[in-house]
Amino acid sequence: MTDNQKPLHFIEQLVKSDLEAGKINQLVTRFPPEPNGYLHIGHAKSICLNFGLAEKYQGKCHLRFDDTNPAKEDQEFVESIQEDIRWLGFKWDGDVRYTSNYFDQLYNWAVELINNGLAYVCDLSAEEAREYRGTLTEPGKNSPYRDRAPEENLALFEKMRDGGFEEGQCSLRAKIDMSSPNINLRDPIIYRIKKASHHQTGDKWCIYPSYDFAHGQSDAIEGVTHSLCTLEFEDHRPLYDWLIQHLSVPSEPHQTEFSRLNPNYTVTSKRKLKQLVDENHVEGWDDPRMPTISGMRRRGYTAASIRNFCDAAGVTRSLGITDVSMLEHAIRDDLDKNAPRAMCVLNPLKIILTNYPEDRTETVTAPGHPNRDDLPARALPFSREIFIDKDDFRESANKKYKRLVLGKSVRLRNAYVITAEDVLKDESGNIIEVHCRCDLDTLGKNPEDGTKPKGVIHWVDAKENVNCEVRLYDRLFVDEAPDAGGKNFLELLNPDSLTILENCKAEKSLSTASVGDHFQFEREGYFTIDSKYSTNEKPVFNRAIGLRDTWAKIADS
RNA sequence: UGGGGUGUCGCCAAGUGGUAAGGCAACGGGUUUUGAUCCCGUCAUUCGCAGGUUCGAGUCCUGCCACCCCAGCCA
Repeated sequence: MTDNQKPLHFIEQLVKSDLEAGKINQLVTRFPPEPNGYLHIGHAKSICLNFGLAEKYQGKCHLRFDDTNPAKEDQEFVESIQEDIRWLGFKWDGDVRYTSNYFDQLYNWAVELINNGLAYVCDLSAEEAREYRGTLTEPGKNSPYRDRAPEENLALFEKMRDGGFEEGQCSLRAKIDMSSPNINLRDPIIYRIKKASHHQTGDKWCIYPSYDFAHGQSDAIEGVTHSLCTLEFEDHRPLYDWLIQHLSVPSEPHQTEFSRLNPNYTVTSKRKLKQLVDENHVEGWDDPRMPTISGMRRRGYTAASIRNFCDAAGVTRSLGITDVSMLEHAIRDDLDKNAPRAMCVLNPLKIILTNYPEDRTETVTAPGHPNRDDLPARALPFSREIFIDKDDFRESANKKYKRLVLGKSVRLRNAYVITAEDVLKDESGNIIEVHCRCDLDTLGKNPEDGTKPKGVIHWVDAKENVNCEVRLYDRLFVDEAPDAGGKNFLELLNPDSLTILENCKAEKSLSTASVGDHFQFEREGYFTIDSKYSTNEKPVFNRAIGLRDTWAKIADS
């Protein structure tokens, strides 16, 4: 099925019909993160949705930092978020925007509500307000301050703005309905006092609008036509609409909700992600095991694979868990097509080719990619001593094992067929060296005697290679739903999520690899240079994902 | 137990009254100097359950059931 045959998801259908019906002239969406953490895979879905729709329908997508709570936010995050969006391959329309750009207008709208008798300053404490709000099954009761006159409210609100009250002493509330079955409509707090310095506005304000009071109106200011958010905001939509209706806003945006992306074996709650970082269960927000955009980037996932994954996961309103195998497929799919091939021996075992001249090093060439001529071929030094992987040799094995076995032959990838003749062991019986005969007439062709080896293994020259470190990653959690209620996610951490191999041998051509390069190490998986630990002296490669491994299934069974 | 949502293959997901797309996973087989890729094939008489309407229901109606979200001066 090609792209244009793919069925449109419900939001795209809505956009298309709004456009066709002339309800809107141009699509305007926005991605509105609060700068209180790093972006993760869940955000990627929203980014792909908002920016992707705008691209496809010649619309615009704004980046707006929803910065209404200075206590939780930081400039560090406003920067990382921009970097991640750019890396994912999207470009926002115009300048970066901030809800805080609209604080003056928002303030004026609060005054408008007060003047129209639709908002009041409430002196109830947070605890009292909670009591007055009622419960899920019982209606709330009116605040004793609910009937203050507009003039009094105005004066009080000005005093709030001017710093005349302490934090928590009072708040501004919309006057809606304390008995509404929707708790969001029980006189929601729309402005609160926070004597914190703001990363954008400094100390200009000591009162800040709540999410509910800021979001819809900011959308209206920006001419956002489709305000897309996740399902948990569904109950806020009546409030969103109420504010749009009762305020003199320049446009009427509409909110549409879709379900969050929940991959299994991972947590995406910002609180838990932060805890993993703060308590050093991982090395930081960009730890390659983290589901953050920066973590996935560092691990070696590509932007295209993340976009393709989001696309494949779809946009619906149904709840569910998306299998990470879908993400893994997207990564393998992209990297298989685009990553240059290379050889790297993870667990080196020395092979001596007894009949190969000691002083000779020849160069064999290997294609950059099995089916892409545009990727340059590689020159591989080859000499009497080489390394193969320990897993690729056995003294004896059954017929299913298609690698090097004592007395048997195997093809060295891109080079000769060799036959194992002798094994050298140390005192404790560990194999330290294998002596082989090299069939010098098998470069690029099969043996004369018609005995075509059934196995092919990778190798690296023992003299000329790149000594490197390789980091293998496994899922961070052993439980499929570590995020689920009632579980302590920290007890479900996978103790084997990181394996460091310090003495790996990569082919010489990899000495020039740099951050951002992706490779397929043949028969092993997809690797990238680690942006934090790699040095020119000793490169560090992260394994993004292994190759599909049907042998592992056979071997395990 | 108030309100708002969601239930189609192990997972994601089309389906908009005319007789269950597709992807992932899985399982067979073929090609292969990567046990990869690629190719080919198998994989829902049934759509949470029970009734009803209809010539015909995953789609309409009724009643149940399960799960998710909401009682921050967080977003």
